[in-house]
Amino acid sequence: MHAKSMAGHLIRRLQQRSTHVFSKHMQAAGIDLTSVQFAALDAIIAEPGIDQAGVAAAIAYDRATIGGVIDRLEHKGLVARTVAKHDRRAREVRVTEQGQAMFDNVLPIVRELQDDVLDGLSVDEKHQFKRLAQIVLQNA
Amino acid sequence: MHAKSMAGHLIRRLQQRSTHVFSKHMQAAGIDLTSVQFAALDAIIAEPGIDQAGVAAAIAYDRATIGGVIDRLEHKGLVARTVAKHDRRAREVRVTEQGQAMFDNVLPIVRELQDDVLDGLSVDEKHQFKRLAQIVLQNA
DNA sequence: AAACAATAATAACTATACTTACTATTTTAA
DNA sequence: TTAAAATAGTAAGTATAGTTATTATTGTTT
Repeated sequence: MHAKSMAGHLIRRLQQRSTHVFSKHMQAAGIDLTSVQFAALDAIIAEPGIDQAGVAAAIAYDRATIGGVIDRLEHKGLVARTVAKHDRRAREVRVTEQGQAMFDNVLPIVRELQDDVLDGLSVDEKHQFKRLAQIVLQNA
Repeated sequence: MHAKSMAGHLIRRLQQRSTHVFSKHMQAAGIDLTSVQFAALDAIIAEPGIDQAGVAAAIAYDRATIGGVIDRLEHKGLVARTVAKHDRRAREVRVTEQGQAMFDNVLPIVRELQDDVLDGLSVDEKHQFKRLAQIVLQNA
């Protein structure tokens, strides 16, 4: 089997396409937010006051990467960090008003763009694809 | 739809899993090679004397990224660069003896590990997954 | 309580991955 | 044939994505 037809190669190119579709849509809407930053924002809004390790666990990243992502979100004024009272090692993260507004603005665009990520597949095939992906990931 | 069930999120996690499986198998075999470096090596062996832009096109990367990847392959003594006679802008890339030996050593391991990447799926489902991925990518 | 292990975050380091800009060259076109 | 457009590679900058080590703090165990 040639490298180009291997699962790993196909997955890498799908990821490449996925991030490309995301950033294109964001750019078209004049929004400065990466897909990872959106995922982090989503996790922070889902659980206000979550700490960085919690965000990392929620969206399957390591703590070091999430630290950088939250740095950038904080720098943009979208989230705020506070030292946790019950554990001074931890930083509780919450969205700011601006962050919530950004999320509300971006969410419908992100939902819409999902369809483009798997462009070329029928509705049924898109469902199939996601089902298979979820099986693989559950098994991990 | 919640962010975690979106196609983009699933694809990102698959990519994460894929590279993790790759590096785990390489580590187990005591081999220092990333999946991207393997893909580049594969492309260079498939077309000896290919230039860097050719490698980038072959495995769907940008030139800057491939430049760094080939830097590292060269540093490890796996490939060699020469200025092309017909076009002094271009760098022709070829594997060294050591690079060919590395590839011969790694190829069977990489082939074997592909099965692990989609672990949890039946043979039929793995086929289905790859078929759907290829449709999406052809459409891009 | 003191010693120890465990945890949260950060720092430092490596490797992608991409964009824009720049240099050197080559090709195309006026 | 010379000016303009295109191309190959590199540089610089940003953003992941991960590993290992370190610091600060907390929990556990003697």
